[in-house]
Amino acid sequence: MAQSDTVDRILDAAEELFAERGFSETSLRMITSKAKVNLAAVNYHFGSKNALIHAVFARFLTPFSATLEDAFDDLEAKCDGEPPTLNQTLWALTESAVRMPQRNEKGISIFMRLLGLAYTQSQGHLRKFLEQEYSQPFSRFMRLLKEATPQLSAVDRYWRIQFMLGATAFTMSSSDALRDILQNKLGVETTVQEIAARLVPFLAAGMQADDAMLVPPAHKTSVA
Amino acid sequence: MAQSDTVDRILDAAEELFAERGFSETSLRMITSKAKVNLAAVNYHFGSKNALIHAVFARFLTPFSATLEDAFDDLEAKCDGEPPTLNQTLWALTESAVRMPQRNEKGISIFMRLLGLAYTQSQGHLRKFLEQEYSQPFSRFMRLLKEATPQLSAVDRYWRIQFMLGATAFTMSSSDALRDILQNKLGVETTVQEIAARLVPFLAAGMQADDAMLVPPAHKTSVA
DNA sequence: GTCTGTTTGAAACATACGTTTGACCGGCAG
DNA sequence: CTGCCGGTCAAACGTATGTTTCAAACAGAC
Repeated sequence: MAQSDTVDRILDAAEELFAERGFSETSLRMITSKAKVNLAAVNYHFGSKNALIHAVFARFLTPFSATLEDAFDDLEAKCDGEPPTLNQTLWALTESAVRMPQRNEKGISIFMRLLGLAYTQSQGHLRKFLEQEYSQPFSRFMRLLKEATPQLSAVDRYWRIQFMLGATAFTMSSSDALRDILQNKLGVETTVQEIAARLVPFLAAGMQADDAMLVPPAHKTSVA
Repeated sequence: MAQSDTVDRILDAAEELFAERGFSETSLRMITSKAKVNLAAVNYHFGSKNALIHAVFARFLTPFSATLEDAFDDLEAKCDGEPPTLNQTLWALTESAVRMPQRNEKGISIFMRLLGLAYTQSQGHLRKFLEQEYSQPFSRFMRLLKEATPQLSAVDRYWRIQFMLGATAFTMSSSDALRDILQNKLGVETTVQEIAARLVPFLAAGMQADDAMLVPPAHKTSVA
């Protein structure tokens, strides 16, 4: 047992269960019994369930945000003054995510699902935690997006970023289920990397959709 | 009190609270106290909390799926043999949603958020309920999408539909919060209809992204 | 008015939750 | 050996949940 792998066992079990079931739907007793540790260990090592949730995110997000900053550094250095393109920016992000050292084969998709849940489940404490801990790489990404789409108005860009976020979080958050369905229906195997490779062009195309298309059709009973 | 508006008061309160806080995070006591009815009324009229959740969805979804079928009928009649375009299909969907008779001004966005939650929160019973109750309009929509994008392979189309679903569910599920942020940061008011008007072109563009873009960049440490 | 079936009301039910407690163990400094 | 201290453990704490109970209130038919 070395010094105490209890902490890591709790984090592993919590990460997996949170991703499967959500935060409120996962009890400490589920976590501790899956981790094969005593119930009190969570409160002893982390203080509270909320603090455990934060720790699960921090374990992934802290090294990831460092990796991401490096990727952005490389990208901006390579572009040498010119703002990186939208495709380059999106790829820098997904490459950073995919290249993260992973504890097991489902590492990335588990964490994508957690991020999706963090946005969806109205856990106020989590949003606050994420915003104040990782605001720097986030706003840097936003700045790159802005420079890559100068033709968009601020409002258009704002909404399209939300659309991108939604497509990504939602897809990745249920990527396991979606992969299974595809496997059963069409007999096709898919990796997270391949999903990302399909997602990025979709996002880029949507982000750069022609403004002329923004006009809704004639407002009759149905489409024009 | 007529015959019994208790049922409706419960449904109204439940709908709003579920949308605000999620299903597990909303207790029957919150619902009944907001609805100003007795706690036991929920179990008396609906049988269980899960059945109440189903009833909330059915109250909106049943008339909506009828409206949607009509819209698809109109669309296919108008196109007269030719398959409707992607834009037409997406607009038929959003128009149907927007035109639904609403109990209050936030009707649509509340319900969009509920649909998003239904997909996100792993409430097995809800997914099962929705799938078996509303499979018909869903598969019809899928067929229209297929006919509108014949150039896509089945696998490409499958994933891009997931991306669309994600962008829509995610955006709508947090549309209140997103509207508030936009209001504060840029001082812009937005309606659900306007969000839809921005979303549809984004989805259509992403759906029809050039296949050539599907190739990832050179697999070096960063982007090519 | 009386009866009958339906709806409400206050209270209790059993269960599950997050958290706290205090005893216990094992290694290590004195 | 003694004393300590970080860590583990079983058990209990108080609270909140979904559900059930049963008496009271109500409506409409006769």
